[in-house]
Amino acid sequence: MYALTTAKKTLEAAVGMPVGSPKDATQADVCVPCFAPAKKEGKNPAELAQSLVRKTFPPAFERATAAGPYANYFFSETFYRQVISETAQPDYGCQPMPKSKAPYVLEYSQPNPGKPMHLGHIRSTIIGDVCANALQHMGRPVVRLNYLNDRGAHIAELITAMETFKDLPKVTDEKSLLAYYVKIKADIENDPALKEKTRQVLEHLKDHEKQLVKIRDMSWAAFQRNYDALGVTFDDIPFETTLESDSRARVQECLDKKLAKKEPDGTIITQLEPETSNTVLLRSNGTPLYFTSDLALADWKWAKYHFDTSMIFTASEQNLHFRQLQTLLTKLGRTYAPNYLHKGFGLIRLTEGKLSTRQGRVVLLEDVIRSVTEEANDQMKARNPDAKPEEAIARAVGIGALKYGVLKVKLEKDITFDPKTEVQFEGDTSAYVQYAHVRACAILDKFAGQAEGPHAVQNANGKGEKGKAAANSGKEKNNKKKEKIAAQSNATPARLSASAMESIQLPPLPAKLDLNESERLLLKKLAEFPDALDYVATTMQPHALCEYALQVAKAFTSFYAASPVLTAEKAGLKAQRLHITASTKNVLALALGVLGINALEKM
RNA sequence: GGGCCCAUAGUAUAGCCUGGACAGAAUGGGAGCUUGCGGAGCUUCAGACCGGGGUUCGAAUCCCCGUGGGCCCGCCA
Repeated sequence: MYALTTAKKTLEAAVGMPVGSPKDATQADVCVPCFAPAKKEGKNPAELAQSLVRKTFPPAFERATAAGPYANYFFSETFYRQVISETAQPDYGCQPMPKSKAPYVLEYSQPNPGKPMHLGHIRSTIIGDVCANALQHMGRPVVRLNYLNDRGAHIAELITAMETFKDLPKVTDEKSLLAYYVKIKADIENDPALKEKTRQVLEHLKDHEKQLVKIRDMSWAAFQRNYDALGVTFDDIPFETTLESDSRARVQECLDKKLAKKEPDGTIITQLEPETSNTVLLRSNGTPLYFTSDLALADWKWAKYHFDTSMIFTASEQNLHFRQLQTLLTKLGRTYAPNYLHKGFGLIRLTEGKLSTRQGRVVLLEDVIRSVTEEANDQMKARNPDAKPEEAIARAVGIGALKYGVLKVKLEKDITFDPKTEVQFEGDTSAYVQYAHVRACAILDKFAGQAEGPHAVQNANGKGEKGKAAANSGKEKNNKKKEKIAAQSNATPARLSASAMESIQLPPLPAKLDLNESERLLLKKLAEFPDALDYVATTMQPHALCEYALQVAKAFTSFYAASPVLTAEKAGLKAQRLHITASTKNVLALALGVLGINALEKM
């Protein structure tokens, strides 16, 4: 058990009351509000608090004071030592396995084959990815699933368009498909013949196998490029047409169990009232719908994975659809129904309105990715004109900012995306968190250089010193640091590789810690990582981890300003702060890792 | 007409599940900070709980009624 959990649980056991965290961290580390317990025992809350703090408390605390109706407790050196040690572990945040070894199946992204991925797909993609990362880091088995519906009406429309509109440019990639889609969507309403043709294609999709495969392959190649850029992966990517699931058998089962009925026109409709409203299972022409295939998909998932929990991430406009699905699964007697869950989130809209592929109002994901990378590159040039720009860093900063901007907003809220201002690099941003990590790395890196001995230091800083000397002779103060940084980043030997950074030997902690306020605040924040991770994994709300990462970064930059590490007055203090720096670097890297954001060592 | 969701400084956002000490950061605005481990930074000032009831010792948080906005309501996905 981690330090914070242990501290709270032992205190709870000692006082026999629920403990809380104070809003203001300077008041107390852990507090016991005495209002309710005092009322229950017919006592005065302030007196109860007084009597509590006179009781003995666990070793994680060093003192207790009563402040009115609150009993306030303060962490001891024992606690801080445990935090320093546990937060440096690469698997910090991992929790013991629960009884069930069944996997969590997370279904997300789900772009439509035949249509390009656009801005709207990013939310599902990265929310699902982050939740999967969080569960995985906690030690849970996870299946990342991307279900691609290539049997829907849009595919039939596309195939019809490809066979009808001979005057449009030849289909060569997924972008050229978009013109066909927009045109058929515009024409189909006023052209019954076209509509009928589309219906025929949908009903006999097997006869159009060649076009179907072409669409699928082109689309997947395009999707894969986006996933590569975003660093998102999947374990299982079922296409509906290749899924061995018979939707019609489910429809028959519903009819047999009186959960569906056939209307005079041939439509088959569910019977779910009064729990929820009804929906169509089979069109009057006998073709299945999205709902029908989702029903089959649920059984397919259960048969293949026997999941602990299945979670599907989509926009909240599909909330009713999934409520209906779960109700039907329950009524069909599927034992897994209570664990077949859906998480809806708000739309990403443009300043000019809702995204709509069929109306051609679409911001392609790859264009967004390119533009944020360019923006990050411009920022790097502006801030650090002399360093040579590095594409990999620009991508990490730009894509990090894009992800963070989307992830930090609570799921229920819509996001209005303004391409000009959406991606930020200052304040509550991924760049701020990445920058804190970079600074921690810089300290450890420099320390390792010093520790290698005088020769090593000379070699390592050779070019850096030259750059510094040149800067000192110059008049412009402001350029000094920039030149120094530029010189450092060009001097490849000056920076340790990631693997070398991992093996840095820190001096042992002193026998007695000497923690100032900034160090205490930082360590307390580091101790909260397992809770933050657990919150994300159990509620599937990644925004809490953005908030947490930001708080750690803030606590670290305050520590950085207030507490010199390498130039600390005493050797013991230096060792203590090196450990705190290393722990912070570890926690920041872990949090960024779960968020799918690259923890850079320089930027 | 019915259902679900949202409403917090100029802008944008956390806290709401599980009520508790002056509502937390950000950005923009004001004032400072660099002989120093990277200024994408630090310190500091001003600025907000949609309206009205109710429950409670105590409500941003729970309940009710409004107002404003979003989404959905059988053959799209």
